[in-house]
Amino acid sequence: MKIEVIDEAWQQARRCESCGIRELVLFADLNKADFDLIHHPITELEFKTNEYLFKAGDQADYVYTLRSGLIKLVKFTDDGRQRIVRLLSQGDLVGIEALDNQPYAHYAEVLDTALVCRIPIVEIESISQRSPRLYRQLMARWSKVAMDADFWIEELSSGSAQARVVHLLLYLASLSKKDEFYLPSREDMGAMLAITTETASRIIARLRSEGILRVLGTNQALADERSLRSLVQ
Amino acid sequence: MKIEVIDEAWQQARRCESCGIRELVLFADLNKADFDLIHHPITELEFKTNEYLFKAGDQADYVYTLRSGLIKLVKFTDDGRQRIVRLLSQGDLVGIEALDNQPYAHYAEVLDTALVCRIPIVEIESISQRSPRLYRQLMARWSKVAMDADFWIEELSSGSAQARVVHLLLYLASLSKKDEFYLPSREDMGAMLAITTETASRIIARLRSEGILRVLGTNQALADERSLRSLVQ
DNA sequence: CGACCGATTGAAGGTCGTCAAACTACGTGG
DNA sequence: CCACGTAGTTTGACGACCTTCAATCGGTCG
Repeated sequence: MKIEVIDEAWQQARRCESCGIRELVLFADLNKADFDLIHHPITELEFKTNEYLFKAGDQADYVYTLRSGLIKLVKFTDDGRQRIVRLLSQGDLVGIEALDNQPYAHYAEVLDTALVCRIPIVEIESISQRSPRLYRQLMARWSKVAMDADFWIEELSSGSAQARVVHLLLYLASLSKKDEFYLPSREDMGAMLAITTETASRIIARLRSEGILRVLGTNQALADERSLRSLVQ
Repeated sequence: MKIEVIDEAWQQARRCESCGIRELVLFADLNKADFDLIHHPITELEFKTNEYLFKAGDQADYVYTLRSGLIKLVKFTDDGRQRIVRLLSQGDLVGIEALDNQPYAHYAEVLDTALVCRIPIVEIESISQRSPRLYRQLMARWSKVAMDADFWIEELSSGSAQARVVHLLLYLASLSKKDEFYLPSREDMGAMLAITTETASRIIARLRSEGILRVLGTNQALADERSLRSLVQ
């Protein structure tokens, strides 16, 4: 039994070590001894567009490392309207509030096919007490949440509708490794920027007519970032 | 020398133990053994209105537990405008990003006389590795930052100008232990809600004329919370 | 082909920002 | 003690921007 457990840990370590984005994930710099502390399985999962990982209020037993894809965190208001309060991309932790034994605070819906590693909370608690490496990783993740929130408030919730849209496009472009980037539905853009669907649509249409933005397939676009920047500076 | 250090730890423990808001602060449930790990002094400081604790970019060697008072976290935009991205009140950590070895991310200015305990970062790092109690406290603080940010986005950066002002007033009232609460300058209200000073002023004036809000002395007010709530439903 | 969903466009009206002026509170100095 | 200056608040007028409501367009799926 003991041997089996250690063996599992070893398997886990092997898998995590060979992780393609090792340097980005929560377990980035754990060593063999750290992995030995893992007793529950870490599962790799794929969620497709429009699927969700959890909804607000759900009991939070797992935190998810996002290996690839794009996820929106949504708050619903009493009157049914929705507000997107954050976007998560490669390397982010989905459901990080689970670390505080809180139920999930958002509806986490996939915008672009998400590959995640599902990590049981109990593992984090035990390992972080023994590994300064995981402790530092946790601080870094939380710190990024705070910085992302600041950005959301400062750049995406202030200024004119056009400035918000432009900041959002620049942000989405920065998340992408390719030239083209994810272009949200106009409704989602509205929910991110606290503007209406129509206003978002009008601004996108204008940017297209000015040749600054090119809409490709479904939810993909190309932009002249230099021109975009000149619009908000 | 060794004895002196231990003695200092003991002194520190004594002081923290007798802290009037012990249950609220970062070191809430540390025990004697935990305090023995503290080698650098924790200093109690008072900052008066308009003074600041640090500015964005400063090297962050300390985190501050806010014992009483009110602090605004400000981001300055390129064109000199400012956006207030959070308010901190009793029990909050000021400069929490220091835990991630980041320079301070905001200009932290006092709105209402602030009593703080200044804690060297090095202490947190060493203690959190040995004390699950501090670890849990840290998770709770970070988690609150995320929840506060969500609130800021959902309630204070969405909807009509009046709805934002009302949400702000209800929030400020909830922070106060008395009936009267802190009423920010119209300029600060604007910077919190992404509206202009004039719009903030007009809405406050209207609420006063409707008898829902009474302005007392400097930056103090009373409100009929029931009426306020009915305005935003 | 028809139904449906999202995006786009138009027209009208309201909210909010801008610019400017008047007012108030408060502290300083005569 | 009062006059005055300053900084913040209030108020007004006007215009721009954004929302609202509605209609149309375009693509996709049954």
